[in-house]
Amino acid sequence: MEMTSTKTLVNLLKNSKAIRTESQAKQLHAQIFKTQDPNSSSHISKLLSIYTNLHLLRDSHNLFNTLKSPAPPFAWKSIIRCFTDNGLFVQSLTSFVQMMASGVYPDHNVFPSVLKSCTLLMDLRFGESVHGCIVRLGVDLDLYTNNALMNMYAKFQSLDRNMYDRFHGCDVSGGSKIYVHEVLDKIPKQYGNGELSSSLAGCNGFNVNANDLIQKFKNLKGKSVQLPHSNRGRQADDHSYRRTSNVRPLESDSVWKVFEMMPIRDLVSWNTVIVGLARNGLYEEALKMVRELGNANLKPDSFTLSSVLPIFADYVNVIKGKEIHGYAIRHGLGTDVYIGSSLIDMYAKCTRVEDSHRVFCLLPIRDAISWNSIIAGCVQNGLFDEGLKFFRQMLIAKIKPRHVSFSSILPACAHLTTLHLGKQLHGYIIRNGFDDNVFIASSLVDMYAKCGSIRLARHIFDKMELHDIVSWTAIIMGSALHGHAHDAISLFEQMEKEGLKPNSVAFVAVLTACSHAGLVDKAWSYFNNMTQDHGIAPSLEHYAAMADLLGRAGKLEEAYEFISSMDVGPTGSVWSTLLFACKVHKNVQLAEKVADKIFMIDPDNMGAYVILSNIYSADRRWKDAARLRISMRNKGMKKTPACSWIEVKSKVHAFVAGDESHPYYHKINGALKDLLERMEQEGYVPDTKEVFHDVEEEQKKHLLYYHSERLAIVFGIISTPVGTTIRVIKNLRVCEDCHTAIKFISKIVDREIVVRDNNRFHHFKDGKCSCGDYW
DNA sequence: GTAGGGTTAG
Repeated sequence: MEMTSTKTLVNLLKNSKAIRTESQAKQLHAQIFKTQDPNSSSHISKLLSIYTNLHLLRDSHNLFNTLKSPAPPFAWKSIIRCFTDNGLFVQSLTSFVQMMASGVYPDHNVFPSVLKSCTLLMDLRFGESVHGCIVRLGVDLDLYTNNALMNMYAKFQSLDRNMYDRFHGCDVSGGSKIYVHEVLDKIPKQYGNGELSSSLAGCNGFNVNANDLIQKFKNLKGKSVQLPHSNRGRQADDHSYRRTSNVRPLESDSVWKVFEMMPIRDLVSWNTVIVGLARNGLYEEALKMVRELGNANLKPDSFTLSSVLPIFADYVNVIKGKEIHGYAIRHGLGTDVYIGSSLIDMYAKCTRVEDSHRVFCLLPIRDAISWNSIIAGCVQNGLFDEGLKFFRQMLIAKIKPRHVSFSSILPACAHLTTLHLGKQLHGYIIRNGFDDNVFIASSLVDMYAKCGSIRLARHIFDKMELHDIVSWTAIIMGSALHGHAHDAISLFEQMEKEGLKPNSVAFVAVLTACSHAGLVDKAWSYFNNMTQDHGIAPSLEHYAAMADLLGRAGKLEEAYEFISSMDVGPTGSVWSTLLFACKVHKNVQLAEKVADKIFMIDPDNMGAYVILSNIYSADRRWKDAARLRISMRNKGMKKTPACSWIEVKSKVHAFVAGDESHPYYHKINGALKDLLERMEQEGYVPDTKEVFHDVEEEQKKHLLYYHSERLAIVFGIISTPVGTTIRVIKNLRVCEDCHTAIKFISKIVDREIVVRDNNRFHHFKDGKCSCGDYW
């Protein structure tokens, strides 16, 4: 900027929009300093508004501090807005109080910012005081102020979860954390305890309890306060939610009261009400408002549509969702980022991931949320590899993952049992300070448990400051999967003692625990407690867990009666658990009866054919077994081959029975033979009763020795350092002989061997298995 | 002054 005349300078100051960059603003600042009175309040105020418009927080703050007391009203309003815009809500409110204390009345320019700060700090008391102030000062006709008020009341309706997350790491702002202790240190001394309220005593029309505010700062001291997040998607029947839920009908009324009193309403007003309704599950009311928009001569915009789409995601109504999609396209909003991520999410929740994918590909701009929507969409639909692929692509596209990305992607690691990837993600989570987020911590607990490390899962669980129903359920289920039934039960009891009401999923977890330990009576008492005391209708999962438990415990007839009396029609898979129990307990007669039930409900249930045929074989009824296998072949069904895999040096090695294709096959074979010799010396006798082929005894043994899990384990032994834990995953259940063999192996090579079959974990150590041979 | 994405379940 060249040497500028006083007149030009003043004009520039007046027309602050002309200053577009930081360097222009700084040059102007310098010129004023050189040529004008550097202490002129009016110049500084105008310059301040230029700085705040450019979102220059530090410069604005410094400039504000150069103002002589009392600061002019205009300067106060600029700095308050600046604090709010930069996420410094406590500072914003502090300045607001200070402004009032210095005798400056707030007006319609400052209330929207102040209300926004109250909203994001979740301070209803303060917000209500501000509302009182608005009414008394007659600002209650202002459109912007009223919109901000409605927004505040709408957000306070879904207070519970937000309050929780406020202290437990939730960040939707992309990292704008406020460290309150930093703020507190900056509050001028004269506004210390007590003095503030007396200095406020003279303020007309404003009634805030300043001591409350000071106390609040003290309570928050040292804590990192983060922005609240949406409460959407919570299931109405989620009992834990109801327990802590603090939905305030009064706030809902307040939204309406404000809306009805408004002399003029614009699209923002309508959108605010619509979002408020949708966020609180009042879907029909929200949609009614959308339909009424037309009567007010308004048209839905991207805000409206992206708020309405989640409704159809929750309703799983893809037809309605598509109508909105069509509307968006017709009105030129088809590629809006916000609508885009809502569409991706809506299609995914309606199990139409291909459509999500299409929307994603057509988006010209993709932000962290669009990426996360497609990642979560894949994972929720069981496309774990796809989800991981998108996650990697996101990193390549230089989009920094956010906290939500991790709670979306970790379940994929959990389902794929890829411990090394899970650990890498955990490292990233710690480095970025996301590890105090409840969602992420719960996902980590689940991931570690499912990847075989119940110890790490428990460690993370114990380190969590506060547990919600999901984290409890994750650790209970994890303990159950690892056969630690008593841990699972005591955790469940501890959870109840802490006042958390178990929901339907938590009962699935505790029943699973009972099932793995054969605790029949305990399970019945939980089942009855659930239906009678908690009023939770048993779902298929509960029935399946009970049926499994009874069957395993040998109470076959009881299981049969139980399944037959189910409220929900039993599925093939529920009957299958009993069929498997019939195999274990060698009840051929009941097995046939159960198999008939399965074939009636689910004629293509391959598992049932296989089990029944094995039951026949074990009973030496080779012809019946053959008959079933032929009918399977005629139906075009193929038995799933048993497969085991192991991660070595971040690489997955998969084996099928008798597999000779692995590059180290000869080494594996040699080691296997050596091992077998030592096992036999220790007393291992192969048990061929589970070899369901009508072949010679020697050949049966040979078939056993090359079961996939043994190949994987031996490969693990020869390719990892002495003492390393071996973790093997198998797609089917471990056979009895392998179970015995692995016990011997664990003792001989002195290693912990963790095997996850399709049902649970087995930890083999010192010749014993954690399942106590009950599985 | 208004908007989109997340964790547990055979």
